[in-house]
Amino acid sequence: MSNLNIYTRKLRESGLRPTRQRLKICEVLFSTEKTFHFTINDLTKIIEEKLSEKISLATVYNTVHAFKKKGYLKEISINSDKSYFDTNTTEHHHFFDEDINELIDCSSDDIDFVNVKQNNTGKKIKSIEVLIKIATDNQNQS
Amino acid sequence: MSNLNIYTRKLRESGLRPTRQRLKICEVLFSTEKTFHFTINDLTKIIEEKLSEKISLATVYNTVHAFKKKGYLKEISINSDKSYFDTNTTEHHHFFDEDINELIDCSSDDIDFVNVKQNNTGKKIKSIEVLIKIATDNQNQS
DNA sequence: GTGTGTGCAAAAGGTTTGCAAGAAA
DNA sequence: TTTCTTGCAAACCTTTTGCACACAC
Repeated sequence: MSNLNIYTRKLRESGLRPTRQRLKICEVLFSTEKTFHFTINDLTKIIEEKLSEKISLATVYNTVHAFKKKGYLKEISINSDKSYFDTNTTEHHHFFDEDINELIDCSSDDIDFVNVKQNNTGKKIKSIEVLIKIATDNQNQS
Repeated sequence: MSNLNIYTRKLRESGLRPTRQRLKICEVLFSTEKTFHFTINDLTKIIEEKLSEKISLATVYNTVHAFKKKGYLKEISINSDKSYFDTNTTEHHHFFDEDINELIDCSSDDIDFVNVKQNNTGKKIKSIEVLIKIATDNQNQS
């Protein structure tokens, strides 16, 4: 993993010390081209399994929130018991498969641009998120 | 509150026994024209304050979920520690004010219809939800 | 009477916090 | 050596569950 240098530099640039734990988490999250959706729990398990190394829950929470604050991760709104994060921080939307509790990215072929015609709230729009919940037909509505 | 008869009938029609607690909750939720957004916690507090009566948390959870299953309430996806419910069960979207953690309905004047152009998931679309997060300009992004 | 609903307290998740020990600068 | 980070356990909050009692029918 010669990406280590890149992660080290990026972390330093962001004012985050490149600790062993943070570099491991970077490897898991950013060493693939693929978009990656996860919960904190998922991430902790993947670290344990793939890297056969345990990072404390508190540290994983810390790091994920630090990365989110720096804009390297996006948190996704799903009505659920847990928080989902996304390594794809560009403006895009999601399908959520209720059968298996899994997120799928929408491409621009899937959904038209969402146009906010007016905003009378007097506040600034921070984000626009579309969530399309799907399930097999015989399933009860969530 | 002569709505009591209406609620009693509606509950019975839905196969729910019109208990004292359920009727109280109906009063709080449905005796106003206004759309009503709430968390379970909000609702419990409102019942205590307005009706000076305590309904056990478990019962409030039970009832809200029963009402949701019957289609009298809608659950809204907000990235948060708690679940939000909406007495407006028609297809509509929301602004979420991050400054005060409050939901505001979008009208059809605010946002264009969201068009899903294709759905390759092979599953049925259960719902489409748009959440527009807003905040005062100097606020940090969530 | 029978079956459903309620309420309490305990349990169960997910997430956060306090603090002492450890690592980076 | 100073500051930031980690890790553990405890705390916290929301939500769910088990069970005895009460209520609706």
